[in-house]
Amino acid sequence: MGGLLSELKDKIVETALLLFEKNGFHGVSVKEIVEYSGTSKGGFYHHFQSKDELLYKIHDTFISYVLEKANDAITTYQKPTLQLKAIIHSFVKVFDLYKPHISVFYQESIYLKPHFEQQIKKKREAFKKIIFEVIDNGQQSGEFRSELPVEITGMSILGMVNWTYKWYKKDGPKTIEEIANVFTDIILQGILTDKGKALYSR
Amino acid sequence: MGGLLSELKDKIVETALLLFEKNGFHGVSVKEIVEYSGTSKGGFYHHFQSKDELLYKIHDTFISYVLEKANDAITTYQKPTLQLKAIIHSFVKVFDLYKPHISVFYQESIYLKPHFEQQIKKKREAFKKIIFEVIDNGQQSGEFRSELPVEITGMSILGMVNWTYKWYKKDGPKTIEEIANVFTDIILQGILTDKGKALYSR
Amino acid sequence: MGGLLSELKDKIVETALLLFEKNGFHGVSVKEIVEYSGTSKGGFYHHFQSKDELLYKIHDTFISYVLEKANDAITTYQKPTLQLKAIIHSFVKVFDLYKPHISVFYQESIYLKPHFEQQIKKKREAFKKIIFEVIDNGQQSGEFRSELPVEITGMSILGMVNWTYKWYKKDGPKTIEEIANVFTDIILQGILTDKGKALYSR
Amino acid sequence: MGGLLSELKDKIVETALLLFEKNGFHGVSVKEIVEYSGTSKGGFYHHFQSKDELLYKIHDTFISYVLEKANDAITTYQKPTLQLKAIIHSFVKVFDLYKPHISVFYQESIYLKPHFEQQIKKKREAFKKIIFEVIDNGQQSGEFRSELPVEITGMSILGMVNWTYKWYKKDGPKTIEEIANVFTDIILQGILTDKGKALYSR
DNA sequence: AATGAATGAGCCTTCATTCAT
DNA sequence: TATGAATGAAGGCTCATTCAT
Repeated sequence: MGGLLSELKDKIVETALLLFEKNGFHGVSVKEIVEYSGTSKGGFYHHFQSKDELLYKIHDTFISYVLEKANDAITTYQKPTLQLKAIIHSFVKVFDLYKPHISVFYQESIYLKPHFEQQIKKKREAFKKIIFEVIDNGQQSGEFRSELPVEITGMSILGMVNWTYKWYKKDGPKTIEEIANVFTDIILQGILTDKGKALYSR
Repeated sequence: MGGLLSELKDKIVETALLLFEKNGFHGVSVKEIVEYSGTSKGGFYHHFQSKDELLYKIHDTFISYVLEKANDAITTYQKPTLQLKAIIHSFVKVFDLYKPHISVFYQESIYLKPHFEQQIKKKREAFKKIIFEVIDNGQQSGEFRSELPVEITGMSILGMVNWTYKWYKKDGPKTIEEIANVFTDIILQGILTDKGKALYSR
Repeated sequence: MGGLLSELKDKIVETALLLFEKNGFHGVSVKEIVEYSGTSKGGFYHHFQSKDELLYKIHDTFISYVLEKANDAITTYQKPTLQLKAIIHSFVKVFDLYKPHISVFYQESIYLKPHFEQQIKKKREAFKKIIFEVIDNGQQSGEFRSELPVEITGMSILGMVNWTYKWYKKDGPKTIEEIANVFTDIILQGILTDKGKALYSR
Repeated sequence: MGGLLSELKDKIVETALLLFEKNGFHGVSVKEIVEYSGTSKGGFYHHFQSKDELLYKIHDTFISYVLEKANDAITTYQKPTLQLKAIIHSFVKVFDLYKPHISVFYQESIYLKPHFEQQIKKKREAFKKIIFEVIDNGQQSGEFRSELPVEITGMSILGMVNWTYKWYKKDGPKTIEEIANVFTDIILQGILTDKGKALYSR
C-alpha cells in the first residue's frame, strides 16, 4: 500500500536499468534482477509480461520523454537557432536524469522484439523529424548554411550528442552544462551563416 | 602450402560479422554460424578457442586498422588541421569496408570478456589519444579555438563520426565521400579560429 | 440470501468443465478459470481447497449420477434384458446432460490425486459391478449367451457406450435417442440367446 | 555406433511411453524422461525438437501401424465379414505390442500441438473411413443388417475395441486372443443378417 | 466473502563446449 | 583437420497457492 502505485515495479525497472547498462540485456538474468530488486520471479512476471516487455518499457520511457522535450523546445521558441539550441541543451541534460535509460536505448534496441521495435521506431522517427525540420527551417530563414544537406547535418548533431552516453560520467570532471555548451558552440559555429552568427552573437 | 591460410577461418569471421550485426552477439548461436559458414562445431572450435575469442578477433581487426590509419594520417601531414581532416576522412571511409565490424565493435563490446576487453581498450585509448593530441596541437598552433576543452571536442568529433554506423547504408542516397565532406566541413567551421580558417580556405 | 447456495461455485464448475473438456486439466490454469467465471483467485480458493479438489468434484458429480441411474434401472426392472436396456439407455442419455463431465471423467482422471482417485474408483467399481451382475443374471436365466465371459462382455458394452464421448456432438446429425437404440440393438442381438430374443422381440 | 540407428532415441521413446501412460503427458517432465533413459537434457533435444514432437512421434508410430494393418486386412480378404473380422483381430492384437502407445494415443492427443494434431487426424480419419466402407459394403452385399446406420455402427465397434486400453493387462486373466474372439463374436452376432450368419457359421 | 499482489518451485528449452571417432 | 552426438548449467517463464487487506 502507500501512496505510490506499485513501488515494486519502479524498483524493478531501476534495478534492471543499472544492470542492463553494466552487463547488457543478455548479460543479466531475470533471476539477478529480482534478487537485486528484493522480489521474486512471480513478482516480476506479475508486473511485466516478459523480460522483453521490460526492455520495451525502458525504451519507451526515455524516447517519450525526449520527444516531449523536443516538442516543448520548438513550441517555446520560434527561431530555428534558438530551437536547436534548446533541443540540444534539453537533450544533453537528460543524461543526468536518464543516463542508464539512454545507454540501454542505444545498446540494446537490437534485442527489442519486432512488435515493440515498431512502436519505438515511430517515436524515434518523430524525434528525428523535429530536428530535420528545425534545420530545414533554419536554412530557409538564412540562419543556417544551406549548402549542408539536412539529413547528414541532422545525423551529425544527433551523433555528437548521443555519443555522450559512451563516455559521460555524472561524477566526472565535466559538468553536463559544460558539455552542452561546448556541443552547442561547435554546432552553431559549424552550421550558422554569417547572418545567423550576427543575430545570435553572445 | 601456398594460397590463403585457412579460408575457412575467414569465412567464419565473415559470416559471424553479418549475423552479429543483424541479430547481436547473443542473438546468434555457434550452431547458426557454422551452418551458414558451411562447417561444423568441430571446425569452428579448431579455429577459435571460444565464441568470445571470435568476438575479440572481430574487435581487434577493426581497431587495429583504424589505429594504423590514424597513425598514417599524422605521419603524412604536419599541420593539425590537415591531420584532423585526414583522420576524419580515413575513418569515415572505413564504413565502406568495415561496416559490420564497426557495428559489432560499438554494439557488442559490452560482451567482451574482461581479458579481451583490456586489450581492445588499450588500442581504443591509443586512438583517442591521437585525436586529442591533434586537437591540442591545433590549439597551441592557433589553428583551433583554444576555448574549447580538448576532451569534449574530441569526443564530439568521435561521436559525430562513430554514430554513422547507426544510419549509414552503403546503397543509400548519400555516398561516404559526401558524408565525410559534410562532417569535415561542420567540424572545421566549428573549431577553427579565424586564423585557421584563413590558412585553409578552399 | 435464500435461493441457491453459492451460484458462484456452480459457475466455477461449469466454466472449468468447458475449459477442461477443450484444453485438458493441465491446459487450463486457475487464472483462466477465475477470469472466465468472473471471480478471483480468492473467490476460487474460498470454494475449493485446490484445483485438484475441483477436478474431484467434477468426477464425483458424474459418477454419482450414473451410479444412481444404474441402481434405478435394476430396481425398476426385474428381467436382466430389460435392466441392461435401461442402463444403456439411461447412460447414453447422460451425454446430453453431462457431456463435458464425461469427457473430463475419461480424459483427466489420470491427474486425480491418489486420495481422490480412491474415492472415485469405489463408485466406478460399484457401477461396473452392477453391469457384470446383470450380465451374470441374464446368463443364468438363459436370456444371455452363457459362452460369453462376463467381464469381457461387460467391458465391451461399456466401451461401446463410453466411447461416445469421443465423437458425439449435441448438434450433430444423430440424436442421442437414435444412438441409444442402435447400441441396444447391436448389443442385444450380440448377446441374447434365441430364447432371449423370443422373449423380447419387438 | 553399432548396428542400430540411435538406440538412444528408441530408449527415450520407450521410457517416455511408459511414463506418459502412467502419469500423463503433463505428469512427466523432460527431466524425468532423461533420467530414466540414462541421458541428458541435451541428449533429448538432440533427438527431438521438443517434448511436443516426442508426443507426436508416439502418436504417429501407432496410427501408422494400425492404418497399415487395416489396409492389409481389406487387401487380403474380399468379403466384408472377413475383412471386418481381420481388422478387429489385428487391432486387438496390437495391444500386446503397443499398449502404451495406445494409452497415450487416446489419453494425451488433446495436448498435441495444432500442427501435429492435423497430421494425426488425417491418418485417424483414413482408418475410420476403411471401417465405414467395410460396413457399407457388407450392407450392400446383404451380409450386414442394413437398418443399422453406418457411422454409429462403426463407432460402436471402434469404441468397444478402443476401450480395451482402459482395462487390458498383458499379465491379466484374459488373453488378447480370447478378447479378440469375444469382440468379434458379439459384433458379428450383432450386425450380421441371417444370410450373413449362414455364410460364415463356424 | 472476496481481492489480487506476491511467492518460488518447477517446467521446457537453449547453447557454448567437449570428445570419441 | 573435421565431425556431430552428447553434456549440463543456465535461462525465461508458468502457475497453484498464500495472505494481508
